[in-house]
Parts: sequence; C-alpha cells; structure tokens
Amino acid sequence: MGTVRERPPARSTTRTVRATSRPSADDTRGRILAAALDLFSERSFEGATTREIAVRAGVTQPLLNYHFHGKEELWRAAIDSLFDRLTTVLDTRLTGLRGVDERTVTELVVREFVLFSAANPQLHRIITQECKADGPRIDWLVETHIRPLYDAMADRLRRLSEAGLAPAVPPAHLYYILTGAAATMFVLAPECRRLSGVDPSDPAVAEQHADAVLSLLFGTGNHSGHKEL
Amino acid sequence: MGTVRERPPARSTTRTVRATSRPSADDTRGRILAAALDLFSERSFEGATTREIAVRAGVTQPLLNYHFHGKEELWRAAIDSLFDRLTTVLDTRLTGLRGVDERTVTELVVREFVLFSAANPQLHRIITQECKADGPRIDWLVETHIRPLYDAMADRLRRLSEAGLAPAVPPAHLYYILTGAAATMFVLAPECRRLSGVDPSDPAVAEQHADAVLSLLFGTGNHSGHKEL
DNA sequence: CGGCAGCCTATTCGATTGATCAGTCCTTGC
DNA sequence: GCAAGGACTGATCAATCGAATAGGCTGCCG
Repeated sequence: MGTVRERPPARSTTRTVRATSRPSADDTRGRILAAALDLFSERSFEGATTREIAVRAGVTQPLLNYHFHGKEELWRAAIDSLFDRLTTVLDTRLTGLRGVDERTVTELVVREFVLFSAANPQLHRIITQECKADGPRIDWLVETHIRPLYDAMADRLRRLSEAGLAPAVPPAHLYYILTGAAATMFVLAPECRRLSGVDPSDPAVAEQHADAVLSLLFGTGNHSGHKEL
Repeated sequence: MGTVRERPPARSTTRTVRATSRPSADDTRGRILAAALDLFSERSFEGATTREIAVRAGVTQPLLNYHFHGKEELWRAAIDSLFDRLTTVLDTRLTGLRGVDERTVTELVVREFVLFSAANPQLHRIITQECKADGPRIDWLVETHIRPLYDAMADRLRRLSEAGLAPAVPPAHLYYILTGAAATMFVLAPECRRLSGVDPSDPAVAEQHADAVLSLLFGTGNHSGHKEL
C-alpha cells in the first residue's frame, strides 16, 4: 500500500491519436473512466465494485489495477475528468464574455452551470456522496477542485450583493441556495419523473429550470418557456 | 430467502413503557434504527455494513437479523422512523395554523422544513442515495413517503402562484428549487465548513438560512440576522 | 527474424460481506 | 418453583470484495 509503483504512461492531456490496429490504451482508459464515473456516482465509492466498472467498460477487472493503481486512484482520475469538463465549459464561457457587465456575466454563468448539472448529474451526486462520509476524499475534492470554483462564485455574488444587483444574503448561503436550486431537480431525476411526470433529462426542461432559477434569484429570467402543468 | 418467517412483536407505534430491569427490546430496536439511519445515510445502502451498524448500536450483528429480517427490512424501518418524525413535525405545525392565510402558512411550513433539514440531513442524503440507483427502493420511497408530501406542497405552491403570491414558475420546478435551496447547505455541511467556515450544524446558521430562502423565494423574510461575512 | 515492451487476460488470494444456526440468559405466566 | 419463550450472543457459512501474480498476445525496432 505504501509502496509507490511506476505508473503507466498516462498521456492524459494530449490525447495523441494512435492510428494502429492495436487496441489504444487511451481509448481503454477513457472507457474505464466513463464507466467509473457512472458507477461511482450511482453506487458511491464503497458500493461500486471494480468488477462492474470493468464489465461496463468492456474490459477485465485486473486491467483497472493496471492502468490505475487501485480503486482510490481510479476514483480520483474519474473525478479529474469530470471537473476538467466543468472548468473548461465555464472558462470558455467567461473568456467569451470579456467586457460584458458583471450582472449579465453572472446570470449566464449560472445558466451554464444549470445546464451542466442537467447533463452531468454525476457531479453533485459524487460530491453529496463524499460529503456524507466526511473523510479524506472530501478533503481532496474540496482542495483540488471545488475551492477555486467556490471562491470565484462567492466573490462574484458578494460584489453583486454589495452593488444591489443580487439579493442581500451572505455569500455562503447564497452559494448553496444557488447550487441547490440549480442541481437538485437533476440529482433527483428519478424521483422527479415519478412525482411530477416532468423528465429532467429533457433539454427543454433544463432550459425551463435555468429560466426559473434565474427569475427567482435575480428577478430577471426568460419566462417564455414557462407553462403551468 | 423467499421463506417468510414470523416477525418479532414489532410494537412500533405505541411504545409501551416496560418498567422491567430486563433490557427493553424497544430500546434496542430504537438504538439499532438510529444507528442504521446514520450509517445508511453516510455510506449508502450497499456501503453500510450490518456489523458497523451493530457496533454503533452497541449490540451484536446477528441481533439485526433477529429484530429485522435482513438488511432491506432494516433499511425500510429506519426510513419509516425518519419520515414519521418529519410528518409529525409538519402536521402539528399545520394543525396549529388553522385559519391563518395560506401565504403565511406556506412560509412557516417552508421554515419548518429548512430547520428539519438542518437537524436531519440524513433525509435528503438517503433520498439522493436511492435516486442514483433508480431501483426498487426509490419506488418504495416515493410511493410510501414522498408522494403525499410532494402533492401537498405542489398544490400549495400552485395555488399561491395562481393567486400571484408566489413566483410564476411551474410547481415541479418550484418544488425542487425550494427543497434544493433549503437542504443543500446541510447535506453538504462538511464541504460548507471547509469552503466558507460557516458551520451549518449551528442552529443560528439554520435560522439564517431559513430567512435567506424565504426572502429569495417569497420576497419576505426576517433579515435581522443577516451579516455579511 | 528475434527479442522486447506495451496491453491485456485467467487465475487466485486473503479479507469482508450478509445471513444462519445452535445455544445461553433471564423474565414471565401458571 | 418451573416450564415457556423472548432477547441476545458466539461461531460459522457461502458469496463477493479489491488486489496480486503469472502468463499470452501483438506490433514495433534493431
């Protein structure tokens, strides 16, 4: 356990296309990571078995220990890939909005966050998972991935609040009201389908939800799509 | 497995006080249920082990199979006890508000729900857990416990919306915005402590959060406790 | 063309899981 | 008092977990 083995090539970032007939290690790693993300978010860290991850990825179980060293490193790698997608989406949105007033930028970022939560409910599911245990994995998760996002969003909310452009609520409360309102419908999608008949996996529903969240928290939202059920 | 055994006395509702020196079976059942609720919410159904539940309850592991028939029935019994507490709290609040205008009643019910979520984060944690798997347990959970609560709250929100006393947002969206905004801070309490320094287990923080939720969703809340961080 | 490194599989290990069974202790009813 | 039975424990079961080991296959490089 304490012994550090040499890790596989791990050409993670620059996914070089390898046009050989031999099975590509990058493709395999990608399939394993996608399967791991699904199963870790569905069954939690302890509940997900490496065998089932391997089956869903179409490989054998010892291969997970070949590419990643143990269940824990596989978990971290899967989380990394998920947060990479999120930060990429948010960063490209932000760089495309240079010069726009801060209120509008915040609304568009929030909308982007709602749509990402709808398309990737695994994010909040895994965070919720690890928050319950309050162990070393939530430490890593917060310090590695969540804190930069929180700091940026809390600063943004505080500036808007002080300028009277957002509700006068302490940033921490506003942050959790915002993320909770944005993500809960998609995290609880199976419940929502059974209770209300609304299917959160429908992109139109996600847009409606983004409108609703923005209209409630910022007073201005596109209500065009709203219909009473 | 398919054989149905005779179940223990199960004097669940009317907890008759047994003033004997013998260890009370009801007390033992209660301790097991409390421990099960904690561990099921912390580690999920598959992740929680019956041995650890037994250790936390101060009993041996075979006793869980004596009082409850298998892990699944123990899980259901633990959920029952949690929802019994919630419906009791909400019902007594509602019966004490007969004759009050509906807007005020709704606000006070929402406040009660926020405070319950703060004191019992296991509720949303378990619902989130089971929603991920989308299996038979979420079926049971929705039909047995959640649907009555949802129907009552959705009806209430729809009436208020149509009267112009609540945001004009479809009830399903409003419901998940409300419950998400109310509960997420407490579900993610360990993350919140690390990120912001705010401790959601502090009752004063729970009151602040109830104020914030009400002021954002209904425009009126007691802002007396709000302070910028 | 021969070795060699990279990618992957079959097999198996010790540990741990939920569940069962036999048996003990103690209270209660008669 | 004494049989009956409820409450509980120790020991153990087969199943399954994550991980380790050894070996096979393929395609490139000298």
